[in-house]
Amino acid sequence: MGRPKNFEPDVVVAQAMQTFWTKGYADTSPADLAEATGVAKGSLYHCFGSKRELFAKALELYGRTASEVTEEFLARPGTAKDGIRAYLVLLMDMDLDGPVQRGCLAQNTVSELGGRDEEATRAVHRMEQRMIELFTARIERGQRDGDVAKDLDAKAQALFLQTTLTGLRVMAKTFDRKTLYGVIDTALAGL
Amino acid sequence: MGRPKNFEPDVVVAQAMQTFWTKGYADTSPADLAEATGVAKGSLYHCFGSKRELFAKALELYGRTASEVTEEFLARPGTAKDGIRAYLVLLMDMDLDGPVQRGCLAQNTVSELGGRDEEATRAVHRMEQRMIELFTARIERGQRDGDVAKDLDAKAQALFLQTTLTGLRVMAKTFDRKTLYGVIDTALAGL
DNA sequence: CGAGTTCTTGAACCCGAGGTCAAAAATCAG
DNA sequence: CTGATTTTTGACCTCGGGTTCAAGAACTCG
Repeated sequence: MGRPKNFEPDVVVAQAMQTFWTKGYADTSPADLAEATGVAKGSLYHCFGSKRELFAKALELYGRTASEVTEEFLARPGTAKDGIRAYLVLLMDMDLDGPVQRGCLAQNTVSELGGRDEEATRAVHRMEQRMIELFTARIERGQRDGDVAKDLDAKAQALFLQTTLTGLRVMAKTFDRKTLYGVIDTALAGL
Repeated sequence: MGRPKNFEPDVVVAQAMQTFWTKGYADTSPADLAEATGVAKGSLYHCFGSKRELFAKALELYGRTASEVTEEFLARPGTAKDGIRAYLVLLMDMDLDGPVQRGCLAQNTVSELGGRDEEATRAVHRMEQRMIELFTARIERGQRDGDVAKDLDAKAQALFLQTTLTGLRVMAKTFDRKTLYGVIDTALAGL
């Protein structure tokens, strides 16, 4: 009973995510969100409570999506090195091909709010941990498949890859494609 | 002639830099700057024109300082690998020992404003280029000193190190010291 | 000392950010 | 249809952000 919602909260969160991603948390106003979602400010507050809570949902969606894409991509056939290279190249291409250099929402968030927003910081940390798990699993699979040295410390390598990826996505805001591809090759030399 | 300034613009810029560094650009208000510098808002505007211009000076100071510290540190005796490791460890310690996780002002800036503020983006790019020059020079010195393989591509390695450093400083917001030290070791394995 | 100049400062200004609300609209049970 | 319930919406409110300004203070020159 009661009047039915005339929007899908999930798609509103997705649209909000895009806006936060592009403009950052502080620079996204309720008016921006209303325009981006096509839902009036009042309705957004009625449904989500506050800008901060909507952001939390957007960040969570981002993490879930990123995790799924990564998992799916790394599951493809081939060697670990080639798979991971292709994944890093894909991310660089996505970053560079967008109309505006927006990087990674998780990193942008920790840059903007890190140290001053417990919850956001922890959410980003969880995403990073998840990425590291996925990289670790992919490297271990490579070891079983025989395309990665058995004595390599998979966890350490995964941690290193996550660091490289983080660095790359920041560098993608100021460097060109060729340079970034070069960094990928250098970083993967040890695999 | 005229009434003399009763503050040193340079130290005000330095204090403003600290504030921007800790809170980010958008979250630093003129009131914050007045409090941090001990100079009334009106005087700040009289002297610097706008928040944005003061920020530009702060960012420039940051770049100059970072460049000097890096140059000085990498000039110390020892092998390239040890020198660079010590430098990365130093930065991690500085990031971790602060009362609040603030990372690198340049990266924070490009995360917050990248793609939407030409001047800031370019300023950060210049700093990154400068860091790469310094790393390159240090590696080439290592090659002359005989502690780095002569066939290593110094420029590519420097680019890679800058990426790693960037990643590390973001990771320093969510990971602990031991983990970060581990990443440093992995990253330097190829040197 | 006054005139001219430059700096200082709090008060005041405008606007937009973030959020609240009252009234209207849409649904369902009886 | 009535009432209970839930959602929608723009109008409205408050507050603080970024900036301007008018008045005064501190200096130099003649």
